[in-house]
Amino acid sequence: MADREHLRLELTVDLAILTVRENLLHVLLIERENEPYRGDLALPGGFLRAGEDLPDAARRELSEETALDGKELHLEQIAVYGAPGRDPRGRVVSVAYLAIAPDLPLPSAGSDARAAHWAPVDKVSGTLAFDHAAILADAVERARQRLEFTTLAAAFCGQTFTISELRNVYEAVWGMPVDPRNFSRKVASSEGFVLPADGLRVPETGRPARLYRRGPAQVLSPPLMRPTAGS
Amino acid sequence: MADREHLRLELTVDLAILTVRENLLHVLLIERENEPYRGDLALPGGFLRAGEDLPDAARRELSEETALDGKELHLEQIAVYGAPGRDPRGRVVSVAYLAIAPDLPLPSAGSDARAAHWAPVDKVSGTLAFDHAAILADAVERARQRLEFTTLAAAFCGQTFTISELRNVYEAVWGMPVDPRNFSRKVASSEGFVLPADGLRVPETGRPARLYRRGPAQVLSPPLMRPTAGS
DNA sequence: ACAAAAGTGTTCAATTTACACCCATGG
DNA sequence: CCATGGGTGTAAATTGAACACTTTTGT
Repeated sequence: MADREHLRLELTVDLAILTVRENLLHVLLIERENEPYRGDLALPGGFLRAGEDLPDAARRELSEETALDGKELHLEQIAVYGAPGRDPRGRVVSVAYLAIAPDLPLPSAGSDARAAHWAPVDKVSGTLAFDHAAILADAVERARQRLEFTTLAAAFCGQTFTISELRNVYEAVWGMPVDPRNFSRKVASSEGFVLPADGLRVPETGRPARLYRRGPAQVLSPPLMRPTAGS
Repeated sequence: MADREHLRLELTVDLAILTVRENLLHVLLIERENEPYRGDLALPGGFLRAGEDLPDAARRELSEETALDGKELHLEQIAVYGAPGRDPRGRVVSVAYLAIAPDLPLPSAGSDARAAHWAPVDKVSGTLAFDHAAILADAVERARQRLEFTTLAAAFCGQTFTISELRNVYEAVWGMPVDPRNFSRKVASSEGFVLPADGLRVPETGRPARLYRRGPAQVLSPPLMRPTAGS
């Protein structure tokens, strides 16, 4: 077994960084400045380095692209994409990660010079490089599911947030309206989902809302189910 | 960019092939005949070949190890494991797949000469090569979840099966008792989960049971929830 | 006073759970 | 006729959806 005949390949880590802006789910895209797909839009990502673990590579790419402290953000592996023809440069396998960010003041303040910007997820299918449209679709579906069964929605919000803001996350990610009154009670009765914080947030019009911060719970039981489309 | 400096690595596909035998969840393990971990138990798997897609590699390994027609079996990607030190031979990244098989007459009738056998999943932790114990744990958790929300349980059964056999799958995978009477009604009222088949199956003692076969449905709505351990 | 959004209460239907009870077979 | 497991019925408890109503602010 001195000379191994099996395949050697390269591995990239690609990120689907999602946020909610103006009541719509957005994804961070970059414009590619190198071939292949030069000038096209793509998910941010890069090659794995020697000695680097996969989550570390994802956090490194995240901080390069967004100047966010990766330790604070939710980061979760989605899947591996390794079809032989997916990258014209050769055999490149991609590990896709889902990241959830609050609405950022500056989307592209990273050290990387590439133009990065937020795009609504339902406006970009078909325009992405490589198989990134499929990766994005899988990431969005994963996020939708995570909102049902975990407290991930709070990761879309800032340090403190109102119940309405949290509900806006659900409505944006699920793409459907959610009853404000039932939602409030479900969240409040979900042990450890949110904790009361000091202060109020004054909306443009109407009664000020109480502020909350993330609670310790990771899983939601019972889950917050979206109406199943299945008949 | 003529000479790329980034990491080149090798990629394996490892399989967690699960079945239910004698009311217990089992996994197919092989005894390693080469270094590293020679003589230890491990999940079956192998290196990705040139021009081969990941699911194809998983199906190839599956047929090599079990002599099962991979087209019939449920096969699903779990995750990628790529920590730098996980394989002493060098940088090897593993894509893990979950496979579900009915209880097979011969566990190791494959073309590969390695000794393969079924082992109960809760008796093998700590005895597996590489990080396969962690992979197996993730696969089992995925299977438990799939039983709640999909019709995957039927993949553990043969062509035809009784409701009791299906319930045994749930009890074995979840590791908890399920009420036979409520279970029957839930399955029967779940559109497309099972379809009636001809004939009866006579148990050792008691009334013969009707036979069913898999229905066309993939998702279960409403889901069959296991009592959450949370709270 | 009015509009708008926050938050609480209440009702009705659907679902889940627990368990009683009958059916069909072998010994 | 009895033990054993298959299968059906039903009532209580829980949960979820819909919506009326009150509270708190800015204008």
